[in-house]
Amino acid sequence: MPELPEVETTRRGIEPHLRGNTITRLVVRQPRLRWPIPADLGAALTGSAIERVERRAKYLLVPFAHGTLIMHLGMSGSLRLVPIGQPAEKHDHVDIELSSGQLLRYTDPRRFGAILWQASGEPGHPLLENLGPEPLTDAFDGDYLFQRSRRRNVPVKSFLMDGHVVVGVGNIYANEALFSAGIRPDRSAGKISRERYVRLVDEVKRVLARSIKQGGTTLRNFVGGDGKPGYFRQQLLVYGRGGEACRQCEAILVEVRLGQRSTVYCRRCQR
DNA sequence: ATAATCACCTGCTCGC
DNA sequence: TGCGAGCAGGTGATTA
Repeated sequence: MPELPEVETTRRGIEPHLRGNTITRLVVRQPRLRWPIPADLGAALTGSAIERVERRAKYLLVPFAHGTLIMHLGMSGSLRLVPIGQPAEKHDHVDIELSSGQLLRYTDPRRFGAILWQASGEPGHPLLENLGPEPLTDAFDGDYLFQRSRRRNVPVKSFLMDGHVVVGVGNIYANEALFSAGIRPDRSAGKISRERYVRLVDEVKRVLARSIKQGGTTLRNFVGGDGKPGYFRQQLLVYGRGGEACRQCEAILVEVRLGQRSTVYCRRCQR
């Protein structure tokens, strides 16, 4: 589920319900996520007051004076607020109980996500070091992408999805942005002109911003529990549309695999 | 350093 | 209706 718009939507959704709250208890039913949840996480969190929720790449960060809670939703994770006492279901692995009487519930069927702790004073967390710029900042521009791509021989789609280059561009939005920029996903990253990278950056920013505005592609409601789907899915131009007609020229969209990821594009509109 | 592949897990859809 | 195959929005680790 979560690409950057979903994570940002989650951040905005949960932050008002967390801010000003003290963590009263941590309940871990399943500590085995992508990495084990630290055994002493409860001790670190209990009694701490939450001031804000931040995001870096697709990580959600809750900073405290003595350390930072790091959460990642992986492929299938979600966070939502429910009343304390609400029975947990099959994949509800972690509850963070709050002084408000609600709890933040982490659900993740595939368990590709992570919940970690970074103590203050330690060197930066390895997961957060060496990440590329945020896609919606000025640091991410056509010049930057052009420079980074020189002598790179990977398909431009793989290049765009590399978190060391730029964070937060997952499979859906990489497909969409390349279509809107008119660039074939399998073109070698090092052979694309500066002008075309300027266009690509513009389209990446545009598609991400639009999706955030609409609450992501498939995200379910994190506050209530009555899953509201995101509204962006119906506006996707290529993702999930292999074999269907291009919305721009009517040609049949082709679907291929690129770096193990499903890739859809239009042979006529993308060069 | 770069590129390609593997791995982690569960659930769902598809074809037989 | 059952069953195996293949696939899914991520990304670090491992291999050449």
